[in-house]
Amino acid sequence: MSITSAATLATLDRSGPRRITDLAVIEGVTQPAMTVLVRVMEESGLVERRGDASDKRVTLVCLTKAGTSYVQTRHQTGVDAFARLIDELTDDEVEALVAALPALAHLAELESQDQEGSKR
Amino acid sequence: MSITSAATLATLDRSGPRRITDLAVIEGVTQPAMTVLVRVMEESGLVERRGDASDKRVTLVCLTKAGTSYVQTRHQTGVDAFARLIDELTDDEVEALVAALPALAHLAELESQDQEGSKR
DNA sequence: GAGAGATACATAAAGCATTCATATAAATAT
DNA sequence: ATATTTATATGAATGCTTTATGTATCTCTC
Repeated sequence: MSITSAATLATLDRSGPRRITDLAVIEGVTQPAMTVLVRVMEESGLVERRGDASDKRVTLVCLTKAGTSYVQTRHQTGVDAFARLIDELTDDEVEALVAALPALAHLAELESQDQEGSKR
Repeated sequence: MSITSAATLATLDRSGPRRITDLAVIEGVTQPAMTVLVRVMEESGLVERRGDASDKRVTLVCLTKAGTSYVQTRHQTGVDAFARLIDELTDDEVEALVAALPALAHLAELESQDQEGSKR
């Protein structure tokens, strides 16, 4: 399971079914790489490919139940690990972090837009 | 320049000359991968290999001037990019971030120890 | 001191993820 | 109707990494 595969599954979990070309742009890889990646994950049962009635060229990539379960399990694992780290902080430290969450979220948003910009 | 190469250069910048096996452990790759990586970077002029008088088996990997310059340029690029993001925050947001820096640093430290633990 | 076992690193082959090049089909523009 | 663009598939090449293995050196035990 490569980084790009995992990221692609997370993207699908977040945003729902996407075209292969969309996913390639979002994940910063070439279209053929995404085509192969999707095929491998389809064979693993994590995603399925569907056509698009409005455009016969398009393949829509959708998470399967197994795929969704996989993503959510991984996400929960990350959340749990983070919680364990947070548990080791002092109350003051936690408070400061909580107070900084809006700023951190804003930073993440700005960074995300930056990445989109630089890909265009 | 792979992620592992860049990370290895940063490690050398931070910690000084290291053995190939140390670097492999630190960067989470196998020893042969690190051997090859170091050779490639040596050929690029970014590192040099030195023996160790106390143990003839050992190769110590050291940054060259060009390597140091490369690492510091990349670091500054990252700092500049981050500063541009910070410039887009409100004063309140910046304040909250500054107040949270000790907590963030502590988190990073804990996470770093976690990673070391899981590699052993 | 000799030999066994462990350690450090080099080298080759294999595997995996990705890009580049190209082809086919469908959609859009002229 | 034709030219151009878009969406995706496929094959070949490339780069990074792991696995397997070999050589040299060091350390420990007898």
